Amino acid sequence: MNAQLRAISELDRVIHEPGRLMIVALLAGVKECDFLFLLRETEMNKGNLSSHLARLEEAGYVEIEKTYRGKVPQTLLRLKPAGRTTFDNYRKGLMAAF
Amino acid sequence: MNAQLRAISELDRVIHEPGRLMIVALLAGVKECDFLFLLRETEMNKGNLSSHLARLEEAGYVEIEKTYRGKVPQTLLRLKPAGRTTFDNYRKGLMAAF
DNA sequence: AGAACTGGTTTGCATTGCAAACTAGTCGGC
DNA sequence: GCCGACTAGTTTGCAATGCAAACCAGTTCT
Repeated sequence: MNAQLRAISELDRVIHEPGRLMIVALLAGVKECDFLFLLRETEMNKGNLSSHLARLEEAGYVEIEKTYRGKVPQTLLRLKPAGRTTFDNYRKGLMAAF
Repeated sequence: MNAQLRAISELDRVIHEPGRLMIVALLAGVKECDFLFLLRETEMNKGNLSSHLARLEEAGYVEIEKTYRGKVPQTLLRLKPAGRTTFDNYRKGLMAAF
């Protein structure tokens, strides 16, 4: 197997999914944001966004904090260190492949 | 939605799958090769490779020619024009995103 | 003849991604 | 105070996917 294929085959599958890639790319540039912001930016529906976030949390890539803005619930999202390094490696992998 | 996210969300899903991405990347640089070559290079198993190729054929991206090398069957694969342009666009999309 | 090998395809299953339906709580009108 | 609408998400149900084990047709070995 050559280096290009190796790089492709080693891409992290959790981050590779476009829905989650959008989320992580956004979080990588912002340090913290809420559910509704992601919802608007990614143009996904709520169920979809919710489950992708759950997957990213379970992978240890994002931190989900449930809080309140006044009386309305607000879910805050942050990229964890593991998520950042995995994302960086993902990008390096892409650059190595293309 | 910003340009980065737009680029990610528009990536072709057929090509995005790493197994198929490996196949298409290989075919893009070789003009023609056979099943066994792909099998060795990608390190997939036969069933997996077979079904990814079927998917790429059905998408109109690769051409599958079944022939013989002497008495043993041989399956030849080629990237079709549609596959090449989709792959080119995929790469442009990646570059736009990262 | 038949066991083993080659070159694949098909089958079966567990995992996904997706959106519709649901839930918990808030606000506004009456 | 109660009822309907709204907000902020989660859960459910299902169709599509990826994967490898099992299968199959044909060939070669002995």
